[in-house]
Amino acid sequence: MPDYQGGNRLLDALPSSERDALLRDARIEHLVRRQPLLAPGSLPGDVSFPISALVSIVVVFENGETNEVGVVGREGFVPVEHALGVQAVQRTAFCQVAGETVHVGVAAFRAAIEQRGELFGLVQRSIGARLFAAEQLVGCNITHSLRERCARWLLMTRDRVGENEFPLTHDFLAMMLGVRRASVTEIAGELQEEGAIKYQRGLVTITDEAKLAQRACECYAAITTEFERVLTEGRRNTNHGRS
Amino acid sequence: MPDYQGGNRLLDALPSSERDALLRDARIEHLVRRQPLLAPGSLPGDVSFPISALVSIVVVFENGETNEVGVVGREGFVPVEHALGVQAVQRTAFCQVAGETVHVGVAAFRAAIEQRGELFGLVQRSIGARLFAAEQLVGCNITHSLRERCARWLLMTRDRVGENEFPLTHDFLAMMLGVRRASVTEIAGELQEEGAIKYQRGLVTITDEAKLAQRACECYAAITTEFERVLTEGRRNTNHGRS
DNA sequence: AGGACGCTGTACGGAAACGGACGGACGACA
DNA sequence: TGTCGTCCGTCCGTTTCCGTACAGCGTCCT
Repeated sequence: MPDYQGGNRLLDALPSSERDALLRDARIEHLVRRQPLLAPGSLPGDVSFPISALVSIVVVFENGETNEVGVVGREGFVPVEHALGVQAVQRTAFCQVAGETVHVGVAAFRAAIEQRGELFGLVQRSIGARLFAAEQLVGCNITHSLRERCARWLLMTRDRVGENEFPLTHDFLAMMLGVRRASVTEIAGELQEEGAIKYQRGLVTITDEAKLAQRACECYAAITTEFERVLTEGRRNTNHGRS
Repeated sequence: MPDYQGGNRLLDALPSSERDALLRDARIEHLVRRQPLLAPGSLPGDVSFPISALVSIVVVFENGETNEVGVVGREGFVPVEHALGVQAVQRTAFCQVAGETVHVGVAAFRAAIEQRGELFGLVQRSIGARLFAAEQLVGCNITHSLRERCARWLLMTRDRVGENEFPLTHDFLAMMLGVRRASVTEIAGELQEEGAIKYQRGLVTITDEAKLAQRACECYAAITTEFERVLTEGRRNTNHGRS
């Protein structure tokens, strides 16, 4: 593939030979906001490595309520099911912030994993981080206030898209956090009042990251640290080849 | 190992030759209530496959609040980190209901995985189910009432220990669900009133499973189904060997 | 028997967030 | 320039669960 210039941290951590092999028949796609990626029962033919796009993984309950349960940006890939040999995806996922992703065919992805090189270890550890994050959020949603979770969400999103400004409506954020739109409006108003963020009709800007981080719960740091650890943990440690 | 008679569903799904190899130097251990298994930063030397024991995985927040974020019984193993090549465990885990587990050394476990037989596929898919469950609980904790979550928890625990009766105090259940002890007492009183369960000083009995299931949220069925699917998905589908 | 401890029941005020609704403001588009 | 749809601010009564406290009751120990 000629036009991949880096951007996905998982891909960028690969030795170039391995990356070239994996990306031979890959292509870059532009995802638009709200574009669906996964639906329950589906089995997509591609594995996506976001570059600038942001993907939300949500659970849709019987009564129609929808909660975000995971988020994947340039630090990961989607769906993990293809790396775990699970035969059907049971979640819903869609593009939350428009941008580019690298699409790799399932066959190529699996073949590359079978090489047991860097990719295998990275993918495995990245799944570990995904699990860690999900578990953290299980506790977070029970223990931390909406205000804390709201700040955490904004920071996590910022990190993944790599921009301090991104499109976001109160309505959407409310859905992600599983709360009322009006509650988000209140909190967002406070955060704006305090100078941490700025709102303008569907566009947020993080104006004071440190201030926002103060208001976020510890889960932000925990999840960030874990992803960092997992992505930078060198090849030395992945003893998955021959023992 | 002479004395493993079956009981862990993961181990029991293995071809006997593979199981024998994995369990050559394994031993059965009895875990007592509250016995710690994992602590943040630790790296246990064994992988445990519960038979009758039940293991809780919890997150401990800075303020000391503790929430259960995962649970492992005879359908799984702990810690998943050893299967994912993650170098340090970041969670706390302990025995919640006393019972037996099969302990396998890390080296033997990794070597067995390297064989790329059934174990590898089962472990991978089981991690998929763990992730699915965690994600489900992220949404559950936001969306569903305490009453629903309480019923769900009791059923999930019942399934994993394989008994309708097990030791449990309101206090402990409150910690697991991340709520007040008094709230649990209220809900438990209702459920008892309705004939779904029975309480006697630290011992619960599920007297009417169907009734309890009615009162549980959909997450119970979702998680149960997913584990079932993943454990019974035949070898035919795990194309992880040579492609 | 007497006490200590652990477990359960209950009560009260308060905080957080809900459900639902209404109105205003901004921007796009005809 | 007017209109319409989207997005944001606010309000009110209600529910759920919290924090805290206290009292009763079983079990075990001495």
